[in-house]
Amino acid sequence: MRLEWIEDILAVAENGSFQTACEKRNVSQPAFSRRIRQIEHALGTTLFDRSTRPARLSPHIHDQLDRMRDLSAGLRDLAAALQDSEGTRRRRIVIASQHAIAATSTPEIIGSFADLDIDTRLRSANRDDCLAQIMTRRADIAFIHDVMGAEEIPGSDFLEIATIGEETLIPVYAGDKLDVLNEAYSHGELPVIAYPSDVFLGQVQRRMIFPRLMRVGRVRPRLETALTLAALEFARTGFAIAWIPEPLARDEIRDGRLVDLRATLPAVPMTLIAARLSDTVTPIVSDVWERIIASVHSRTALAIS
Amino acid sequence: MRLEWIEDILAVAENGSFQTACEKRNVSQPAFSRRIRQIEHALGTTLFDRSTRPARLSPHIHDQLDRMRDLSAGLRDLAAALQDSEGTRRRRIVIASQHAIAATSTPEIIGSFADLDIDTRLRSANRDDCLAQIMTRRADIAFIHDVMGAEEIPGSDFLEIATIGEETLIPVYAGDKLDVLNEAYSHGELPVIAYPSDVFLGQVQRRMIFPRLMRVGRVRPRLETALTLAALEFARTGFAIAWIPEPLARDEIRDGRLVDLRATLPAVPMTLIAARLSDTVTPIVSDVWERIIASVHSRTALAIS
DNA sequence: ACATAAATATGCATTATTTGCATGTTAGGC
DNA sequence: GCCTAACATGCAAATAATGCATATTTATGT
Repeated sequence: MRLEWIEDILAVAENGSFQTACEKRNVSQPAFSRRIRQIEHALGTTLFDRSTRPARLSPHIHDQLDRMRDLSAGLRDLAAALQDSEGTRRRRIVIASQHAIAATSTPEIIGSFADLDIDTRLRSANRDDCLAQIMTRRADIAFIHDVMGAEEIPGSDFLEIATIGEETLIPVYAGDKLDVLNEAYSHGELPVIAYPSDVFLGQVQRRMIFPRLMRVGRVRPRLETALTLAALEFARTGFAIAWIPEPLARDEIRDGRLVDLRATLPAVPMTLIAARLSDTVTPIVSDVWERIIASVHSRTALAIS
Repeated sequence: MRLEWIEDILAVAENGSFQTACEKRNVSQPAFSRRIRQIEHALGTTLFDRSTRPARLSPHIHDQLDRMRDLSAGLRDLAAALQDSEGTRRRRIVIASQHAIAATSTPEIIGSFADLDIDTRLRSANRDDCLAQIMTRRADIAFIHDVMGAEEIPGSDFLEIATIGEETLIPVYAGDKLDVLNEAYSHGELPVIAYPSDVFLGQVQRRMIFPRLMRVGRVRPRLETALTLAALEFARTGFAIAWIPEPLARDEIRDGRLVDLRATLPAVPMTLIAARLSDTVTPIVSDVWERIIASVHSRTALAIS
């Protein structure tokens, strides 16, 4: 098992084909094809379904993508840590951000302390993993979503928590396929993309969205994925309704490619939370934390004026 | 970065020399020597100090051993998970055991449910990591040490906890080097192996052992390591006094290679704790849990009779 | 149905990497 | 100083991986 293997698999999963993946990996197509074959042979499993073009991820591999991203980041961090000799203690901070937030607000938040010249590592994981990385000191600050009425954040006795923003989870669907949706709706059916019940957004769906949906029509989960970006893609193609943090869908709603269905279907306001351990606060983490809090205040001031 | 690299490094760290590591890795000594060189070159760092024989871990690498063990286990788990096709849901359980416990009581505890024919994965980590693996559902049951008067177990609101045994942390030293120790002691000095302050045993030392030691003599930490097995090794060579869970040193005390210094220096009784998440209890975890509890009771009964 | 393009696989020769055996060098103990 | 154990290096052979050229197959448009 090698970091290279993981990166090869992720490259195909994220680029959608062997062809584009091999370009990204700077390997010729035949060598890449053979590489994937060799990895499959070494692991004793089929990673991709080649009966279609482009090849598709085998269904059982999909569930392991987050784990692979996590391990890949861990291996890179290990290499960096091993290279850090005793004498070169770098100014570094590790941020663990929920996937959906990593694609929306995190870049801007990180920008608020970029001038501090701190080596910043961003890890994208699901909510539980972000918190675990804080608890185990593998990350310094986490960005996660929270919802009113949800369970208390696990481990919150040991964490310092700050609210740094708001994002609404909104229902979206393809702008040019509304007739399909209305057809289903006229049969009393609502095709939806479900998030898995063991991730936060899945729990939000099951507690706060689906019960309210049932008053509108019969909820028909057509797909389950933990990836908001994948859910967004399926909504865009008119496959089913997806609940997406609003900033992620903003551009496509503006373009008309997606329609915001908030007028009809339930949306959930979420707060954006920053978390860090209460104890062992290093100067670097303190500096960054202050900056993050300050950036919330300055953004709030701008919104008012 | 490869799993193989991590395993090579760990093999040297745990076996104490290139020579024994290469045997364990089924590679000839020259090839292994070259391999470590190549890994060092690829990583851009010196992993081992070869100016002594046997070679010794470079100090800055030592801090990364736990991380390497964790990643190594994660990579093996990933390979296994990838191989698990959708149709072959295996009966599996993951146990996260504190390093010191993994070497003492865990094999016997696992033996108590071996007949259940459950694919059991054992991961050895430091105490915080064991708990984190439970919190993040990467492990089902954790075995950790606890001490009277210590801080509450982190996350215990979410955990079901059971006391399953007792192990005493005892001071030991080389049986044939007592004159060296007495010499130091006559100068009012006690050379000790310290555990790092960020691991549980280090905290126990600093709170419950060193304050009491100071009434006896001046504590001189000669080495710091998180590995009880390494501490045991240094005690055996007469380098300094080490505090070791008693079962780990039992054989060598019986042999006379080590001396149990409890009569003079403080020992700390620890309890052996099993922990699991309170919610989402699967039948497999329940079965195993019951077995573990039952095995405590049957062991207690034997001790009485 | 046919043609075309895109995507993946295979043959072949070349290059790169890794290995074990034999041997050299050096630390550590007596 | 001598001897042994432990790590390093030379050499040749074996194994692994690559790119180019070509083959095969899916998907799409006409």
